[in-house]
Amino acid sequence: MRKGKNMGELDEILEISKRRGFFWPSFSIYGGVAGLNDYGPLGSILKDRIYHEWKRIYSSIGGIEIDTPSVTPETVLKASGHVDRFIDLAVGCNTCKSKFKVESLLSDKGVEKVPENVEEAWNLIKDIEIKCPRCGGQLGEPFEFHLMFPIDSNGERYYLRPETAQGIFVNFKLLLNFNRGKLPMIVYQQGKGYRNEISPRQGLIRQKEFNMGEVEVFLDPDVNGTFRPDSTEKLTLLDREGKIHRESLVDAVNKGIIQSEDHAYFLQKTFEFAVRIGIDRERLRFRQHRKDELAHYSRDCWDLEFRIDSSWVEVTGISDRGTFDLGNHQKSSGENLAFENGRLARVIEPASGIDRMFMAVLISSMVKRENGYNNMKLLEYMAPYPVAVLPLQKKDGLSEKAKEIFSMIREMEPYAYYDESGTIGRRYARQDEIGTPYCITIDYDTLEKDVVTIRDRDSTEQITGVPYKDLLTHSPFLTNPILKKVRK
RNA sequence: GCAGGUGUAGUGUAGUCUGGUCUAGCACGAGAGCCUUCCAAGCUUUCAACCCGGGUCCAAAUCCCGGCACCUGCACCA
Repeated sequence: MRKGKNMGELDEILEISKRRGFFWPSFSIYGGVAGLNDYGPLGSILKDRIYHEWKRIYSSIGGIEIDTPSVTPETVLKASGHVDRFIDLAVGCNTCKSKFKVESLLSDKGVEKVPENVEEAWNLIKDIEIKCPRCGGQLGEPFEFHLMFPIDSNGERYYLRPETAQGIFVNFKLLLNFNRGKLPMIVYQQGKGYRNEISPRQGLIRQKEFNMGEVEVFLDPDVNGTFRPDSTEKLTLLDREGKIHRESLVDAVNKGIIQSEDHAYFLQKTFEFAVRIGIDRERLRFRQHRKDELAHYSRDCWDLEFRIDSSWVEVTGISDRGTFDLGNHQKSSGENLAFENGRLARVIEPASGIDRMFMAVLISSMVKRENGYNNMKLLEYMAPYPVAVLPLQKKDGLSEKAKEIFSMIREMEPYAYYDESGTIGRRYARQDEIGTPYCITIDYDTLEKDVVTIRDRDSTEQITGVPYKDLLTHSPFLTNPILKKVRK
């Protein structure tokens, strides 16, 4: 495969993904829609494996899962603050056509007021005589810019949820009951979120519809250190003042870089998750939000960021939402959402962008061999196809024997893959590019002695003479000690 | 959303300036077959594209207009 010159990591991943079936732009036969992408056959499997590992991590510390609708009534998102905060008033310059947020223009003039509607914004702009900050031209009439997708049905207004979190908050009472009234309570939800991005770009990085994995950790607000980090691995931490620290999470708490032990613990869990699915730890850092960039519901937030080429992309935000959401829903619904005696639980929220994690996994795994071919070094439990069965050649009954063995292997590993086309080298290369960790080759020894050859993806080394019946005694397939032997 | 650039098979590209020999070339890929006792080898053969819609013209991949998408920068990213 020839490559265009100066292809960035991102371009390269987009190219491989489309060609090999990880993901591609949606609706492309109609010209495509920016910010919407399809997962292909391999991507769908890999995405599932990412979710699977994520659930394992949070269920292993007692988390429980729920699944709530995307379509959300306006009252819920009004209470959560999204209806007011996710609609921006914007204004355009008549001369240079630049667009600005009214809110930021006002705050530049020292007016810390968020106008309620178009009229109020228009009057303020005229009163203060705000001009275009770029060219000094006359500003036009303000307009609303919706960052949520509205749905109107039978006179009722709904929105597609901008985060899955609200589905957890509104279920707090039922969940707490399920949890037999006890805190801490960890609830997680996977699902789609929707944001009307102004300029979606870069494949899966900024989309209008995206996969999220959100965890809401409910804590007693008066108890610190329900969860404590214990990792001594040094990580890169960029605090809100822009200062870079190289500290373990344990030390970061001791030195006050991270203000809460519970918060730090979920930074640790987040990092664990990222590394567990195969993201390169050297490309990760935590960055604390500045006060002025915090979301309306957040009082402190650390993002896990992943480096692509030379820029950093948020893959998970670990936010301290305090009692913001439960408080608002309690007020708005009239329901008592306290866990005891009128006290509201404090919430820590690790919210992962699964699509971005997915990209990070692919980018971390992609390596170029000396011969110029690609190798996708996915961890073996992450690879879409854990194993491929390949006859050395088609003739002399090798094909028939291989199919026979393949059907046995597929009994316990349904995602096993069979390929007999062309030459063996080409088939190895094909499997390398999609990250299949092991190939089982059926050769002439198989016909005579019922033994196969196992070939390891990363080293390309093989062990010969493995009785194939031994491969069939271990389920799940990848725990087979025979496979470990070839991988040192 | 703004400015600039770009849009040709599954992928990467040639051709576009200077309209006609382009029934659109090449490479990779994919399929069928041959060969081959282990790393995209070789041979035969097949598949598959001018982003969409208008216009100009005898004639449009090529020129013009509109739309859509992508890239880079700015803004946005709650």
